[in-house]
Amino acid sequence: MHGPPWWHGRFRGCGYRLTIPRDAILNVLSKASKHLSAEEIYFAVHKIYPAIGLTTVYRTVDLLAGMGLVHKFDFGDGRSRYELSKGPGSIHHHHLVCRGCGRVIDYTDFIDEEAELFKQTEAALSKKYNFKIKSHRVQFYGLCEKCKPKEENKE
Amino acid sequence: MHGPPWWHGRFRGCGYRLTIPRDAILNVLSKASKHLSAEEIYFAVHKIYPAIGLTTVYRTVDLLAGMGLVHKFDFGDGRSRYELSKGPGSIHHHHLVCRGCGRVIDYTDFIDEEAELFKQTEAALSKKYNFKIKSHRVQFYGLCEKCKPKEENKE
DNA sequence: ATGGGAATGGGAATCATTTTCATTAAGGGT
DNA sequence: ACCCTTAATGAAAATGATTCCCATTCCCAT
Ligand SMILES: [Mn+2]
Ligand SMILES: [Mn+2]
Ligand SMILES: [Zn+2]
Ligand SMILES: [Zn+2]
Repeated sequence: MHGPPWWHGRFRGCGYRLTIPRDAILNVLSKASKHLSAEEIYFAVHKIYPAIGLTTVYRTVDLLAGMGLVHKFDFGDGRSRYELSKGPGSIHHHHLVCRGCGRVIDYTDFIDEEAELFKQTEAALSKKYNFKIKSHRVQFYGLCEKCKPKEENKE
Repeated sequence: MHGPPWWHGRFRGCGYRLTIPRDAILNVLSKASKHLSAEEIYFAVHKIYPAIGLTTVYRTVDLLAGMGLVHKFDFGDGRSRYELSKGPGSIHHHHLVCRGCGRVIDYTDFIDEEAELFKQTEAALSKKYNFKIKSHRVQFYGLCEKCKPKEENKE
C-alpha cells in the first residue's frame, strides 16, 4: 500500500523514462474495473492532469503493450481496449464477449485445465511451425443473460 | 464441380436475394488461400465485375458474417480480415499470428484435445454466467521462423 | 547549471469503415 | 415475358479512431 507502485522499477531497466503521464496512465489502468479505450483513459487521466493529451495516451499505451505491462484487445466495438496484464490484482484470464450489447466478462474459472492443455499445444505448435509463442488470446462470443431473451423475442 | 455453388440455397431461407455481387464475393472467398481484407476482396472481384463497389463488399461481408458464412478477424494490422467459415474445404481452425511480419498460420493440429476441452469449458461457462456461447476464437501470438532470428540480432 | 536526446501535446493528416441517397435490379405474382 | 415492390447497389461524402508532424518541454547524466 505504501512506497512507489510496483511498475516504477520496470522502466529504468528498459531505458525508458518514468514520466508523469506514464505514471498517471498506469494509475488509471491499475484502478480500472473494466477494459478501457484510449479515450476513456484520456478522460480519466485528464481529471488529474488536464495537460496530458490524447496522443500521449496512445503512445503510452502502445509502449506499455510493447513492454508487456498491458494487453491490447479488440472486442469488435471499433476501438482498442487496454487492460493491465501484470502485477498484483491482475491474473491471466480469458473473455466472454456479448455480441448483443458488447459486454465483456473476464473469467478465470476452468483455466487450470485450459492452462495445462495450452502448455502442451504451445509446445507442439512451437516445434511444428518453428514459431516462438509469446502469448495467446481466447475469446468466446455469444449472448449474455440480458441479450439472450431479446434475441428470442425476435422470432 | 457442377451445379450451383453450395451457398446458393443459404440465401433463400433467410429472405436475402442472391445477387451478382454477393455471388462474386463468395466465389472470391471460396478460392482465397489467405485471410482477405475488404479491399483485397474488392480488387479480386473488380477484375470480373468492375461495377461492384467497395461499399458493397463491406456490406456483403458483414451480411455473410451475420449469416455465419464467413468469419471476421482482427489480426492487428489495422484492417478486418475475412475467411469462409462453412462449406467444403473449410475446417474449423485456430491461428498463429506473427508479431514481426504479420503472417498468419492456420492450424488444425491438436484440435482434437482442444475441441474436447472447449466443449467442457463452454458448457461450464454457459451455465455459470448464463451466457449463450455461439463461437470462439483462439490466437497465439509470437514470432515466425523468419522473424525469430531478426529479433535475436537486436540484442 | 548545461546539453542532448527523450517525451509531450495540439493540430493536421490518414485511412478503414459507415452513412446518405438517388438509381438499379432480384424475384414473386401476373 | 412483363410488372411491381422493395431490397440491394454504388458514388460520394461523412465519420471516427489512430497516427504523423513538429515546435516545445522535460529528464538526467555530465
Ligand atoms: Mn479482461
Ligand atoms: Mn484461418
Ligand atoms: Zn449482452
Ligand atoms: Zn513473421
